[in-house]
Amino acid sequence: MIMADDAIERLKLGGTQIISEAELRKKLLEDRPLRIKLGVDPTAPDLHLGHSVNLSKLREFQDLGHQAVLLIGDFTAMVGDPSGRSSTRPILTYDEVMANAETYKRQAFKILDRDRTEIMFNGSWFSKMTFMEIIKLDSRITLQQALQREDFRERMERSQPVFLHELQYPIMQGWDSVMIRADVELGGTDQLFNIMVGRDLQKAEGQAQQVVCLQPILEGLDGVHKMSKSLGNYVGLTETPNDMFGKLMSISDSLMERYYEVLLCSEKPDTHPMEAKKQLAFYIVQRFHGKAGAEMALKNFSARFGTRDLEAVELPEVRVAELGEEIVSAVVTAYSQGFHIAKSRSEARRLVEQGSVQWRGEKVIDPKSRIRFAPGEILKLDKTRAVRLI
RNA sequence: GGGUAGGUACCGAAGCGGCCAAACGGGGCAGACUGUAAAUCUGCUGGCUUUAUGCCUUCAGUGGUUCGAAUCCACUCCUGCCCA
Repeated sequence: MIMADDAIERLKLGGTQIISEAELRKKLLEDRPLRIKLGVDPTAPDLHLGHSVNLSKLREFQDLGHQAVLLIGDFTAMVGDPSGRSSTRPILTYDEVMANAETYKRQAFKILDRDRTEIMFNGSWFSKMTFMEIIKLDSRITLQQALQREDFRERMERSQPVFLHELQYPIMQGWDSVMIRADVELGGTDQLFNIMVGRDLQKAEGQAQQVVCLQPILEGLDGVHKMSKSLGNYVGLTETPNDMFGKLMSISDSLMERYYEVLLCSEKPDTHPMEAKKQLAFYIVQRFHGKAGAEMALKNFSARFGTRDLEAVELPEVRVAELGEEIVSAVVTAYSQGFHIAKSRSEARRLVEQGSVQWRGEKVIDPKSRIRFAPGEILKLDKTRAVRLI
């Protein structure tokens, strides 16, 4: 009993909401590995810190001896889900979905315990369903229930389309829980409705109902929208220590407190905000790159922005021969080779004109400048980016 | 099926024959100031170049009218709302 209570206290850290604790306690006392479901969308294969919130919670369950079930929504991805604004998501082929699922797994296992993880694909049941079975399933949910979902309601009010098959998604997700025989389903707070549908369907099938376990939705680097790849406000799990560290240092102070709570499950220390932020960045980088990686990133950061000693900083390298002499094309090349950022010549020209580009510590303002670049020197592209010439 | 309002750049939204690569707002980017924070200020924000009242591609799609179309006409596709 005490063990179960301890477990629940631990699982509640980081702003996690459990519905209901009493039910979870009961399940924990059954003294068997529970089946903990996490649904995964294989459309975007790059995982970021936002995904890590759920994954870390799943890992905690694993550490308590439970079984993780990663449910890959391959079927859904192949149907294409246009929900959420006008952005029509791409419809993926089977091969693409499988490739994405592989990448997903590789990244997820940076957090999860492989030995306690089971992977399932919902295509394995949905692709075999008959129309009759689908209709029967649909008959369990009313339109009114489906429309309780906030984003549907909002779109109705704003006179935006809500497609019928979108109403189907919660039902499908719920059916996944039935097929998995989930004891607990993890998800973001926006998943409440979908997970509740799972409970309804499990009940209708005579199964024990899953406990709902909701994590906060992590805001992206902008501090406003949720972290997502398409908004570009994310920190990817496979990013280099330096990139991770740098991105985390750029967040606002108020967002930092949020990250402490959600990502580290702790309180912001009572130090200078910048010190606190360095600690935050350090812990997070350490989680994915180990202590050595975090220390290296911290050192780099301090050299770069503390003492402003670019010479001591690890920078992407670009060959002098590739740059040419013309400043604008050099900037384009440096961005694409050093940072994989495609800039048009017009854009590069603007950056030059606006004083963003520096050579040997001097601003190069004239886009017509020709420079004889030399190895060992540093070309500064903007406040945070520079390349070393070789 | 009928009626009606619409579809403009990343988003919202003006423009309704030439002065439109397209007002304005948001967002984004860059610079100054800083702690790669916030706030503030400034500039930029389709592409290319010989930087020019220059060229190219863009205002759902396809054709047409015109010296000239985001703007007019025809058809097509897509969406909202009202009615059935």
